[in-house]
Amino acid sequence: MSDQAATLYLDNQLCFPLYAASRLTTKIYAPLLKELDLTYPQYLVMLVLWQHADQSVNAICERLLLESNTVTPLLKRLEQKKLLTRRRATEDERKVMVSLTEKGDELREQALSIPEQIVASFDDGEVTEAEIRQFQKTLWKLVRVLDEKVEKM
Amino acid sequence: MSDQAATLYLDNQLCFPLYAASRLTTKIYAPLLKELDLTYPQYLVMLVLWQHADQSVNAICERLLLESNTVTPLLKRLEQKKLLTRRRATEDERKVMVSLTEKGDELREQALSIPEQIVASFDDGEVTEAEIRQFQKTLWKLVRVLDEKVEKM
DNA sequence: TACATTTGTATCGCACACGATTTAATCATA
DNA sequence: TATGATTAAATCGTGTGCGATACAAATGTA
Repeated sequence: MSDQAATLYLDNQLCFPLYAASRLTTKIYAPLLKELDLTYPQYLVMLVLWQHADQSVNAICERLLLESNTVTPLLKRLEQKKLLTRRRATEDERKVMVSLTEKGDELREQALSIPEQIVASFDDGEVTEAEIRQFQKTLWKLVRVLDEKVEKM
Repeated sequence: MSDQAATLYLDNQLCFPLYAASRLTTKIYAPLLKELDLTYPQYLVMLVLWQHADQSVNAICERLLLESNTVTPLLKRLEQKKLLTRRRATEDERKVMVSLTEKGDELREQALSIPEQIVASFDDGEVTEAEIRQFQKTLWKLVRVLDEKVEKM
């Protein structure tokens, strides 16, 4: 068995566990988000809007590292749920500005308890808090490095 | 600004960077996999089959932590590409056994160089190899913890 | 001022993911 | 050996992601 062959094993990959961890965390969120009638990507959009009330579609895309062809349908569904409104900017008619409705703003209250419930899921004695902190640090570094690479593609 | 409010920021989340890193790595793979005419999930299935030649659908699902309603269509597409065959097991007709075709086996040769090309993308001076090793260790631990939680849901 | 280029958003098509459900085969056990 | 429970895989519907493309508004430039 050559070293090169071994690199084709799932266990040695970095990308597979990233992919798996991402899907699994989404599943952990699902029942909590169901109470807010949100999917995980929809929740991410709301997070962005709760932090910065009035933004262009482009700004949301950049924060979430998503393309407009993904975000536009997301926004339309959230608009249908009356959580936000979309309107063309007057100063630059190419831009579409997204704003929270009162209902969207109020939903924030219900979301406040979610992070701690998620953290409780991650913490189970096997993984220490210090390890998680270091992990998070590397993870963000990785996201920045990868994003830069992808931008240049 | 309360501490609880701050937990709703993207930057403080663990799940968002996991989600972003997963998507970004998939994008990094895309051009390499395009030469093999594979998507990333299809590549994962092939990885599993290159390691264990003859498996049931269920075994593949378990290794990839995916459900049969995701894997079945994947397998059908790979079957259309003549990379594998599916047949009911004779000893238990509920099971569908998946085997590589000669073409599927040969594709492995073309895939051998992919891991090192990916590793090169990750490594850019900012993230050390030791840091990545530790990161990978925690990541796998996390996957196991999360998988266990999700199984119990 | 013409006109090519860039930018911001949206449309379309394809391929996942996954919850809910269905179908068929096997198992368990009375 | 009947039959209810379990298991393996597939089907269906909804919601992402994203490449390719379209289109209109804004910008750059001769």
